[in-house]
Amino acid sequence: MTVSLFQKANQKAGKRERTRAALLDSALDLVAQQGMETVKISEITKHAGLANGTFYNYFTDRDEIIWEVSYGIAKEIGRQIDEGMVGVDDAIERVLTATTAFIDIAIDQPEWGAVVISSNHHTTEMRKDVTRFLRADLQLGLEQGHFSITLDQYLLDQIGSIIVVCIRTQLEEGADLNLTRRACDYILRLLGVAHADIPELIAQHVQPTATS
Amino acid sequence: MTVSLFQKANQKAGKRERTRAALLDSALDLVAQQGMETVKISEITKHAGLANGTFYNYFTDRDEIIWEVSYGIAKEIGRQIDEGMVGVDDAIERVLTATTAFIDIAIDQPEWGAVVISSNHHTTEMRKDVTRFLRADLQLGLEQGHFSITLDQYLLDQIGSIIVVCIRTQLEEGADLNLTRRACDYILRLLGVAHADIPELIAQHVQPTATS
Amino acid sequence: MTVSLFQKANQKAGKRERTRAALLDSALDLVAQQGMETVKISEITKHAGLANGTFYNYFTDRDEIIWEVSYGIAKEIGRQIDEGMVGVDDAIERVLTATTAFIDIAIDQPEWGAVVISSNHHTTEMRKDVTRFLRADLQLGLEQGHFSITLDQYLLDQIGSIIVVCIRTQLEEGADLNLTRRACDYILRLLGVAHADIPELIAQHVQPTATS
Amino acid sequence: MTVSLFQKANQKAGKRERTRAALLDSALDLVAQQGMETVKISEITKHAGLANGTFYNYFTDRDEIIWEVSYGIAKEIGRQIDEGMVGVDDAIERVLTATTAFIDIAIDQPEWGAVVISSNHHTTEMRKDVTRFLRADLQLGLEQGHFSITLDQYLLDQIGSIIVVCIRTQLEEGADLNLTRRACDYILRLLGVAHADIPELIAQHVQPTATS
DNA sequence: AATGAATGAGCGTTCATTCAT
DNA sequence: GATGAATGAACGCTCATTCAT
Repeated sequence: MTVSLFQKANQKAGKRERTRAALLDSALDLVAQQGMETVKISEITKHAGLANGTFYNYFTDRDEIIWEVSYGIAKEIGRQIDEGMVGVDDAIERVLTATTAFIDIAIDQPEWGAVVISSNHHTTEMRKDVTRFLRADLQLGLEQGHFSITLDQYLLDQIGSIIVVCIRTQLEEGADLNLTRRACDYILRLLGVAHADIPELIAQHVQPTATS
Repeated sequence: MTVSLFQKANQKAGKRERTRAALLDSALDLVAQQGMETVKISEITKHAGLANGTFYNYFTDRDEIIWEVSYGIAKEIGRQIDEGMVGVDDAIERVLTATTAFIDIAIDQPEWGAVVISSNHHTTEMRKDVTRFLRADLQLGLEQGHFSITLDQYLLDQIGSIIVVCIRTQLEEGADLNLTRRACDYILRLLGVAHADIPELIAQHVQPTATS
Repeated sequence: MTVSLFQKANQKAGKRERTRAALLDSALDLVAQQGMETVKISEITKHAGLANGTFYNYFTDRDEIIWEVSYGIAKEIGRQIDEGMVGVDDAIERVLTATTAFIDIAIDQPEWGAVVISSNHHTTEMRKDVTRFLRADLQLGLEQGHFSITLDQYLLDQIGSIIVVCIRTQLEEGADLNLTRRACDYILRLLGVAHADIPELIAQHVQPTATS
Repeated sequence: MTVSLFQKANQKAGKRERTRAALLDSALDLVAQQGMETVKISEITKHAGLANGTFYNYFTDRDEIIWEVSYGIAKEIGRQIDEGMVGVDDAIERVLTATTAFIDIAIDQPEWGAVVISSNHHTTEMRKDVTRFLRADLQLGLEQGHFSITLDQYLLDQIGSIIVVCIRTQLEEGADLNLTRRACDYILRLLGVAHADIPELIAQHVQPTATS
């Protein structure tokens, strides 16, 4: 299940860009299998079918490529979520749709899920990326009068954390739509949505996806 | 601000126990500074003022001492929380008191907080330790009719995660009772307590502690 | 099957001698299990029920105790062989009896056999010990006109080597009187005894021993 | 007197093969000096003029290189013996020629001799290699009616052991054709060749070699 | 004499990094 | 640009040895 996140984005690029993308994709694969901490540079090059020294033509050290991998994934996930949200105007529906999409993507492509989890623990910057897709929708929800919250990074981190726990549990124990629904439930509770309304909202907007 | 969790507990013990405690305290210190992953055995011994080989008179490998550090902290935190809960019968009050105590302890002793955070990400076992103090109280709350929840490890992980985010934020940005209050708010929301009741419950039970 | 070669020899000795003997017996045991190369000083003391540092009150280093163990065994085997040869006058009978006794002892007490084999490979001195019991008998046989040989250390080494191969094979594949008989056969052939006489000589003098 | 068994065989090979050969030759040298047990990886690389880590680009551990050294020598000796035996049909002549050649080679190149001796003590596998060149000839001798023996590994080990003692003695005390002749004598005696015939057979077939 | 905690030199092993080809 | 052999610092771990008690 090798994913070519970076290659895909550069199919027509020059040789330099293609080699670079190959290294990034290789790193992505390996991070997915073993987490961010243990990936070795020699593994990255070998898995990319390149020689050891080639790495240093493109990156200065391990951290640099790992960071680019994380960032690339965050950007791509954001892109995919946006794709599925055109024309959705209600804040609650947007939050549920985005959350569900995010979880589904992470579980469908465990490589990405693992990176999202790792990143969430380690860098504030990445944490902001992960929650970025929510901020505007929460703002909208406030304006629409749906939520009773203080909107700041702390709240976003709390919600992001609920999502991450949901992903981690499903990566460990297998995909389970019910856990996704409960995560959505918790998020709406956190946002101050009336309990009575929540079940129907979830039933309506958190559907099984058509992923492979 | 070096804390001597293990030394304290063994002040009058023999030489063997004192050296062992010195190693554990040293490891605790270092885990607090850099997280659980990167601590090296040679660092632990050096920071304890001992020779490299001494480590192996007491532990078989890195994992063993790290595990003992985590476990020692979990036990001590549990003890301190229990201390402050005698005579509290209402489940909501118990949850708020325990949560507040937990957060306060972790922030007062940043070494412990750091270990709690590290552990939470890495081992299911530790995660259960961190949330153990909640389980019985949630069960009590269900019986008292306060909560509308499914009580399982997933819920405990989600609540634990809220607490951890609260601790992490305060460790990064400085202690802030308001963030603790908001975490309590989020937890009560998650548990299904009526929104209207929450502010008063928190005002009543989440007080500034008399910690140094 | 712990043997107390050294303790036995010093049963009534003072405390100092008893501790020393305990160390030697412990070393003997361990050499038997793992060969001469890999025995550790800490193992010797632990197995003797003594503290680490005690070793250095009696021996200066590993080599010293190992050498004493080898030498003690050689002496004891010589003693046992002599015991069984009183009153045997014919050189051929003496050679067969001694050879058989040697092999039996080594196989009955595998600790000793292992040491004999190890020693044979490593020190010329020990090799002379192992073959000492033969020299006088070969000289006797020459005088009695039984053998056609050049009697020197080279010959003794060759005969010793036949015995060692016999012991090694039986230690590896289990005791087998037939292999002992064949070793005796080879030795008589080497010594120039007429082929026709050998089977009867062996049948007569190489009997199953009454060992446990 | 450093011999380049492995380098010789690869003089025109690429850099990788040359470094590999350098390590093997270095190991061979050191095994010759100190036996198989005590050679350290750091010694091998240092003696080869290479960095410590280079070893692991070619071998996984000490055993692997030691095994290759032994095997390389066994193969080469086998090759050299075969070279000198074309057209020899009589089993006794073949045995004498091969034995003499084997001993000569081991003594001419003391590194090899030392390895042969070490190997003989330690691995059954190597012992079979050392005696392999004999097995077919003994079978032939049985068919030709020259020998009165039971042909099995035990016999081969005994004969191999005679050869090893001969080599060891000459390595310790200097080359001496007479010792080789006596070893051949012992072997023929062991095989049941009539004593009366032996001196002439040896005089005829065990000649000084034309080695450097 | 006996203890056993502490030591630290020494070895195996890994892996990021360099550089001649 | 790509290669991959070579490097060597860094770390884990062992164990003979010392020494205060």
